[in-house]
Amino acid sequence: MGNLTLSIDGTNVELESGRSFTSVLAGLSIGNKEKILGLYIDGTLYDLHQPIGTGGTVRLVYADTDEGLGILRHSTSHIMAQAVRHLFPDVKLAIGPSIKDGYYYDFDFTEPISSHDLERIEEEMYKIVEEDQRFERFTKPREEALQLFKKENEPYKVELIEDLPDERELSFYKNGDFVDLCRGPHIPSTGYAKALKLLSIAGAYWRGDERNPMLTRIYGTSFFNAKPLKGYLNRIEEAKRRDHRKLGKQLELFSFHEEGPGFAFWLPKGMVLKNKLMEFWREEHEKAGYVEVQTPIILKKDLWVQSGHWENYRENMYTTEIDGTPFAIKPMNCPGGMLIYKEKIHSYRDFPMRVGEVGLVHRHEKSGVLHGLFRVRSFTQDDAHIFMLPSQIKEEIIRVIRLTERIYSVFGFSYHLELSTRPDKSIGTDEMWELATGGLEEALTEIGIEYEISPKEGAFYGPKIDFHLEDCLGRLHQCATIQLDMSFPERFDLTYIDQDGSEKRPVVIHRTVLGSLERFIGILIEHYAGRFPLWLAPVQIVVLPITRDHSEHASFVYERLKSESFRVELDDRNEKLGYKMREAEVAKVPYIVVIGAKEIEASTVSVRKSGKKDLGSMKLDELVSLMEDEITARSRPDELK
RNA sequence: GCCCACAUAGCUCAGUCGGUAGAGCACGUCAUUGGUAAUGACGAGGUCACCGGUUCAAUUCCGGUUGUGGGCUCCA
Repeated sequence: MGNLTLSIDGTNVELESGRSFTSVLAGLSIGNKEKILGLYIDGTLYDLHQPIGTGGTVRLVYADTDEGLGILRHSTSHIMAQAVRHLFPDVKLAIGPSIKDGYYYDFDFTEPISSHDLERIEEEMYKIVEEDQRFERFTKPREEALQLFKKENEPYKVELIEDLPDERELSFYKNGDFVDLCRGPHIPSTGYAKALKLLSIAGAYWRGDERNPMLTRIYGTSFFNAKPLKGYLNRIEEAKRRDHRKLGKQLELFSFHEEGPGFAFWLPKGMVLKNKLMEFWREEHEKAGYVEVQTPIILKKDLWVQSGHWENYRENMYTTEIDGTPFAIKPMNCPGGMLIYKEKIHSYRDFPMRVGEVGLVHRHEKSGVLHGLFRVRSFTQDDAHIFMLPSQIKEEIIRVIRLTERIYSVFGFSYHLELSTRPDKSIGTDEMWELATGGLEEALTEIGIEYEISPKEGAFYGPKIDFHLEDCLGRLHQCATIQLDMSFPERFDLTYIDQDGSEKRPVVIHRTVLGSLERFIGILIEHYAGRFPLWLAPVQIVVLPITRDHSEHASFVYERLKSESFRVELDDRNEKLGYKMREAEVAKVPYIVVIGAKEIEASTVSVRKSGKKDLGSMKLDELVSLMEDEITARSRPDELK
């Protein structure tokens, strides 16, 4: 048995082949040894108890890193499965990976369980943690492993092994009385999982395919100690507090009704948000050289057959009939836009033609996926189609990216980009797809912006670049999308007359910036926690007289503010100041003005900025110009002093 | 669509191990004229989501429907 050489931080350490890293750890002069969970040797991950067979350069994995947390959570999923097995001996095991903020494990229970069972599973888990069981790794030949799981009646494990490549070594991990097929690595022992919490229970199809059996998935999270767990649970609470469905009701922005599942009703205050947002959108698009059109919501089925929607998007479309002829309700604006283009002959000189359409589209979503404003069946898309020469592709895509960046910057979002490639269900030739995908890539490279690739996620008619917005809680939402389309021009026989007098095909970009107005507003509500910037706030200012004696003057102030086009309310109800003040604060009105004897005497108003910032007294004119500046600049609350 | 859970006053929620229900806020009336996050009293308001079944009796138990919530390919 020969010696191996491990290079750790430039120092060489000798290790006998087949021994684990633990055997040399004691002799090493490095700090934080108790936080080491595993190690990479030339890129291969080992846990501490695993026999090591090759030497190389070592990178240690510590507990207080994302990688370390991932290992912990994966191990915690084993602990959960073990606890579940103790309580429900007949359960069959599927898979249990670590995910972004925790882990899950999928089970096939003989009897359904409910969220009430989570508590006792968690108790059982803590027992296992207290026993501080060692995670031990071993391997088995394929046949033996298959026999084992067949004997133990674990059909999902059998299927997993059968799908693994023949040459793959099958590793197992054992802790206490629990053994699971597992690639590893794991924490050295169960005692490392000091802080854990089961979060929810849900159904999940085996391997995510709805044709497969529905399993029961239990979600949980874990940390190395209690403090970050508490922080994580607080973050969940904060997210609940900001939930747009809750705030939307509380602030009277929109509502949903049983009579229209997935269809939002916009209330007067929500309409202000919608309209102000569109006002801003139109300003920016006009500056960027767009014109605007509007096409009908219902169009003949034949059109959707021609566009390919009937074949590729049928299951998401609502249909109807007019005078015996089948019609469909538009799920997208493009076919209508194509008809407008075809209405006259175009010259290459017309290009690029940037044609916007703020269109109401309807898409059938499965009942189970509806979610507030984020996932609806009817939404307003801030669409546009850009008709152009193939040579203008790169330039136009760059312009769209720049426009999107400009609009997003006003809201203070951060975001990342994704390039989605050809899906399985699609129209067009391979050549078109390559050309189109290449065009998008080229634009991204030229602009020097980072992006990820998401394979097979493109639209059926072309590849796309998506903007994923990150809200202040770090959650991602897809909004803007830029899709390059070389199929519709073909299908709709779009042409232009080129310089040499010949007829040619234009290229089309489909793009949105906000994506869905509904979803975007949902994100805004959560991003601002309902405390909107002044330019968007449904009510910008409320005037509070202290007593009835001050009502007349308050009414004068109110009229003046109204004449300056502010969205202002006068609250001269017969209530105490504190009461009305509280109500204005709860309604998150940005400015609160108090009128009493002192203010009437000095011809001033007493101004309070929502969020307890008392600005003191000032002349009404001062307040007007202060607010005007804030609105014109479209300042965000976090930009103000 | 599928799995699990939930549905009680305008809102947020109690409650009934089967005998037709309660609080706070909001709303109305009255009193109070109060200086920066809730003045007090009184009052009105509910076929306990809908449709069936079991029962002397169902808001409660059972089944169905509708809606809502958490999820449904991040490779053992």
